[in-house]
Amino acid sequence: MRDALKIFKALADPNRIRILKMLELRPLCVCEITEILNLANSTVSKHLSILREAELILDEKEGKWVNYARNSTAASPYVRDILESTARWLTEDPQILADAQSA
Amino acid sequence: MRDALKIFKALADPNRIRILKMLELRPLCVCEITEILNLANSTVSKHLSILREAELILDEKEGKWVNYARNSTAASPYVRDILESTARWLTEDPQILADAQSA
DNA sequence: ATTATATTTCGCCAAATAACGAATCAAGGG
DNA sequence: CCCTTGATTCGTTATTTGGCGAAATATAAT
Repeated sequence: MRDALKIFKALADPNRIRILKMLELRPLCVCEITEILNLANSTVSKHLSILREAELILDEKEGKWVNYARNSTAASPYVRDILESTARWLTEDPQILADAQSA
Repeated sequence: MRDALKIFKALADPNRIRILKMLELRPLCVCEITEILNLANSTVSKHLSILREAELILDEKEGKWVNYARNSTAASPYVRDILESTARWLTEDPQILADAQSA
């Protein structure tokens, strides 16, 4: 239950949905995501940690940057289900499309 | 985005997940769900309205009772995806199993 | 009509959450 | 070594959310 709940809580915020959808295009560093969302970097960092705690995304350090990517091959079937589903979702959403343009 | 967000927010609460899982067994009235969750009826009514607003469940009036059921044939593909996924989830969860026993 | 049962709505309070800026930590570049 | 850039952590604040009980609504039974 804890795991499932964490996943749903992680996605119960529009900015975190936007982040997850952005990462369908390619991995992004915190500063790129911050630029697109137009939020304080501390806020974005928090959002990313929530998505990471839910195992929806992975972080990889690369020099000065931290790149975040979808955790497509997650051990958790819950995560895999959700990533598969959400990849089909919001394909026509204006905000999501605009974010993809910016990224 | 609004629809997707509503669905995730609806499931970002353990009691609402329990309700959705209970309804996999059969439709239940508010008083049965209240009994199982052991919460104030006003609280349960609120939870049900949130799930209903997300179109995850349907309500049908039957005499004095209101029966709630999973909206398996929802128009929204988001809802159908989530109901399909969550039906596979939490099959071994002690709380969910206990709820099914009580129902 | 009155009572009883089922449900919803309303107002209130406590806890959780999203946002920010400031401070801190990490890694490179001069 | 210092400075810059990227990221995280911390403290604070405003808003949202989940819970309750009381009141209102609806339907059935007496």
